[in-house]
Amino acid sequence: MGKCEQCIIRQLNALKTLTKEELIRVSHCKTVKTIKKGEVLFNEGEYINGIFCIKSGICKVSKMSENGREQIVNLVKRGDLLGERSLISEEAANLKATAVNEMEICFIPKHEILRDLNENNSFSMSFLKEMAMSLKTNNNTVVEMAQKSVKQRLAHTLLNLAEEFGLDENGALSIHLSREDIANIIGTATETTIRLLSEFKKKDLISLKNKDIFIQNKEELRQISEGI
Amino acid sequence: MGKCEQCIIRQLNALKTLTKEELIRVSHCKTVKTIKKGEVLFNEGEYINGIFCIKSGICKVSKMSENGREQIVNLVKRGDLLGERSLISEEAANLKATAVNEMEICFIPKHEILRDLNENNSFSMSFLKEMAMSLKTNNNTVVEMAQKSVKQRLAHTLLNLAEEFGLDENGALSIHLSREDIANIIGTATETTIRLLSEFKKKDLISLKNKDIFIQNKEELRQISEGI
DNA sequence: CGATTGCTTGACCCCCATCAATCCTCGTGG
DNA sequence: CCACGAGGATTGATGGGGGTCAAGCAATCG
Repeated sequence: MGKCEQCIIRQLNALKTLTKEELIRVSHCKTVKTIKKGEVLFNEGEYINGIFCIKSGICKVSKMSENGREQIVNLVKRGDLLGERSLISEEAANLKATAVNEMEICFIPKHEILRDLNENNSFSMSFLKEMAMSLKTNNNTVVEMAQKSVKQRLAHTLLNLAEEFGLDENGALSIHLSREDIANIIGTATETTIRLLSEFKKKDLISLKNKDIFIQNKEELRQISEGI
Repeated sequence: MGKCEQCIIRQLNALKTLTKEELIRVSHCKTVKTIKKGEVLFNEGEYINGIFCIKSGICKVSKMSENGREQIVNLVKRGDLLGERSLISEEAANLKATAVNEMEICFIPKHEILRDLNENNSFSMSFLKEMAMSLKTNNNTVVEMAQKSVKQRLAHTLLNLAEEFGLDENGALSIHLSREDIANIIGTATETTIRLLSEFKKKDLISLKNKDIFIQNKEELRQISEGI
């Protein structure tokens, strides 16, 4: 079992502010898990009783709308924490987390995190900063959803995926999502997403080769996303 | 100048966890302001350098989309804090705050809050909980915006306004918003909002008498908002 | 009492949800 | 090794929701 004190991942999130002793305690009570693609980490309404620290892989965080459609509200990757919100509120999870590809995660039980939050002030400040950041992104997403057309949102999403998850050696988006997942990020029907993707392709803004998406004209996509 | 130690408002938010000495310090550095209807507390991009504690009145928190339309992301009322997010991130404000009616507010400078956050752990925990709560509401708003029709959102908004701000002595919504403001909450055109309001009126779900809105059939509005 | 601002209604049309059919791709078992 | 089935991707047709422009009306204010 790996030692948290020596783990590089913790440098990427609020856990970096834990002291050596705290990290050793975390090491002793954490559990490491491998999650297969498509597996559910937790569901809406479940009590998670801890937080997840993502070592590798990507996971989609979503919520079922009353209309019966899934809305993806976040994509979580290496270095991110997951489940912080529910832990702080001491409530059941409001969201569902599903692995997009194979993941390696550490699970840290609630009592340990709460203890550290109470004792270590730079840890709780660090936590606060992360939540403040999410809050900002979320506010911006609300505006995006409420005010922009589906086409604008798709353009924005493609640029975002490229920026957040990078490109592979061939220049394709390295994150691999189904059309349905993309549609569920944007908040539209799968067919509409497909139609718009092929429209973008026709205009040489992107190209599509066996399941890979290549961004060809970043600048014009940006303009579309901003409604210019 | 009022003393924070004796102020009832602080019981309504995270400030309730401050110690007596901390409150006295806050008292000495805070400023009280009266804000007239329509006045702007702060604008996108401004540095606020502190937080606002709302003593009375209501304020809309909004953001301009690139399309040039205003989206209201929150309504803040008596007892709420405002500006926490920017304070924590130490960034310029991402949002704009405008008084919906006459307001009385206290402004507490950043240095005092940061000091208390660093020294008083139950204060920072309390702060964390409030942010976690906002994060949850915000996630739900994203889903609402992305997945529900304008009609559903209007029904939901009307019920929400009734619940959050209550009814006046006659049973009308006590919060008073222009059609445009309602449209900017829902994320639609003013005309569409008006048309839907009159549709609701025809079906006796609401009634409209000189600028007042009365909810007549809560149950059916709820069903509409959930898409039943 | 004009004038500015907000409210309301009409007409038009495009965006996008929905249903349906076909095609493609890939893993599985015979 | 191939046939087959299942799930994802794609394209077509269709209709309604809602954005937009325009004009008229009500209300509020200096």
